[in-house]
Amino acid sequence: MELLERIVDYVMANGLAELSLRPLAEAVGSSPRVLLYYFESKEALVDAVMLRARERQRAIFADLPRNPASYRETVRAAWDVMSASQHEGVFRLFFEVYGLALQDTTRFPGFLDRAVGDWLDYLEPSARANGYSPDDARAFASMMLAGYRGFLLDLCATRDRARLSRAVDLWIDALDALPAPNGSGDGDHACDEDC
Amino acid sequence: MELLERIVDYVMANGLAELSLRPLAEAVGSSPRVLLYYFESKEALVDAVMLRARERQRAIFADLPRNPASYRETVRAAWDVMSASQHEGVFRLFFEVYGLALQDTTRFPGFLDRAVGDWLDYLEPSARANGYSPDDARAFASMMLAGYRGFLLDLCATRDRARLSRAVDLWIDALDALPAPNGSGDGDHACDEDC
DNA sequence: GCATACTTGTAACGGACGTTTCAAGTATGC
DNA sequence: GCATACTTGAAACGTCCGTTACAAGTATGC
Repeated sequence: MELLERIVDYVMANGLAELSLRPLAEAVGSSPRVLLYYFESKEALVDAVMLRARERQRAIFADLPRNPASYRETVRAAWDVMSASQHEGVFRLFFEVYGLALQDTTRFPGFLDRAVGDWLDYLEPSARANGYSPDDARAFASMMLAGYRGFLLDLCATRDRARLSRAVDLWIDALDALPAPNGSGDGDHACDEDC
Repeated sequence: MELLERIVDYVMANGLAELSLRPLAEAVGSSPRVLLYYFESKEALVDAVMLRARERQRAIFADLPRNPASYRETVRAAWDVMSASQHEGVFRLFFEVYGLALQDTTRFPGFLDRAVGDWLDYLEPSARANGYSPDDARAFASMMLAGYRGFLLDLCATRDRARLSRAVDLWIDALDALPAPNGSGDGDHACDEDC
């Protein structure tokens, strides 16, 4: 339904916190009556928007190279994709909902668990493959996630790509300098592929 | 005014997004009429709450050791203070407002600039003192800020202190392994004091 | 063409919101 | 005691909200 796409665009431009049916309907060329006819209720509409926004977020990461040559290039490529200006709306909405979910735990059930857990599950196998024990791999994935989130949070607020690009480079240097787990690596960087 | 303290407590427990005068008044043992009498308007009341919350946030960091022995201990001490459970409400409110400010740029004027700029200004001198050029120091400070913010964001969502404590340790290891700028250091860690 | 189902516009509902009106209460200074 | 200023309670104002009732419009199958 292309109507939903227009709604998602509007929500990304105007936020969820003060979303209201009448202005939304006018913006997407519809009416409150029709929106409720198709989505049953505002809450169900918001659910549909969140689902669609999540798909958009996943599509961003689908463009990432699968088995890059080096760790260095992986993180750099990930940041270049995430920080692209056309994706800003996705992350801005993500952080807005994150903040709302922190205070109202019943409004977006499971959102926070997924927001962290899904990405840890995504990052953890790479750490495992590079010699980290299960617990250490979880911790390593948590550190990676914290970095990405922190940089994105800053980017959404300041849009200062130049400064953050250098900061990410510094971060990569630090990760690169991290000794391999179990003393099994060459100490040059933490992993060679797929992380 | 102790009334304001009770209001801040209530806002930290219930969030800002759906704050409404009647439930707030009842919770703090007052009335909407009185709240508006003292604060002029809801908007001014929220401003007062934010100002007070900012003071509470600053008070948290005032407890940090001033000139710690090592970088390692500095970051660790900072995390131990920030992650203390009694401070959770401050950061939860911070991230909620951060998210709201991302979507509604007129509602909390200057908040985002301060949320990033103030902390960069706080972190940057340490990086300068350790040999970073002005631009590199800004980037280094940005990386530090991103890490802290990312870890706090995760902590607010999951409260998983054990996992995050290990993640912070890994992060510190990475920072420690970072070669000193300009090749002027010993390569063991990035700085020795006050950063 | 007609019956049927799907879709929409208009207008209103009840409720919550921030704010205001007005009057009563309460302290303070003389 | 009285005038004055500060503080509060009760109730209502106008507005916006999500939602619904109802009727009119429009497509589809026969």
